[in-house]
Amino acid sequence: MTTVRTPADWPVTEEEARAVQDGLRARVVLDEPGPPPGTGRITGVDVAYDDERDVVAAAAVVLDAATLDVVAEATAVGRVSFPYVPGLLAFREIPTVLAALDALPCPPGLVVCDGYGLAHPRRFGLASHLGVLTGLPAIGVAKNPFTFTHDEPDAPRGSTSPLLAKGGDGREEVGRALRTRHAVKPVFVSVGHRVSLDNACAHTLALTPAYRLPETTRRADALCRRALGAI
DNA sequence: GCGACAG
DNA sequence: ATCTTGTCGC
Repeated sequence: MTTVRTPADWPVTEEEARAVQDGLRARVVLDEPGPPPGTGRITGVDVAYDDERDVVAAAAVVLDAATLDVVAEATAVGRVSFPYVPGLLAFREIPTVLAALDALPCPPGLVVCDGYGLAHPRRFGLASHLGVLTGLPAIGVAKNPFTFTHDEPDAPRGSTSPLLAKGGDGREEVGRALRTRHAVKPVFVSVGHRVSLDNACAHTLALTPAYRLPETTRRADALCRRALGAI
């Protein structure tokens, strides 16, 4: 398990953080379909916190996309680099997540984040940010609708309904509410970087053969908690 | 101005 | 995210 320091040039204020997002947003690539679902490797990343001790632990778990078997995993720990502010989650998680990805013995392939990508106040959520910094295809699968609205998808697994930005003049689809288990609360999928929304949803379905959340995030969640507890 | 708000 | 017991159901 590697230890990381927060970058010296990391934003300190919310204003600085928002400026970073505005500066990087243009680098997001949205015209690539991304790797075909069920092929190659998919890596889940997640983070656990201990604000008391100012410690954060991140995990990256690589799965074989076809079998969902664990191929590799790595963890990293560091200091909390930013407070939790809705819309600025990436600044809290990215330094440690990058370290965990760097510690992997093999290429990550597609990265699945616990949060949003394009579905973000400034269209640059965690999955897009991580994708731009690494160059890797990335998607976001969140457990809550954040500030977006959506109709309830039909009960069958695989049903979807558009995730829409509020207020906005036109119905801008920033992601999709996707039912991964029959009649169970949907997950919220959005594009991060170099992956189409259709493909992001297909990947998410391929990663949820048994539970609501993708195997990638379930595995990464369990690992970063274990890493945090081991400190 | 007030409330809502990924993790 | 995190604090936390039992409990209902496949």
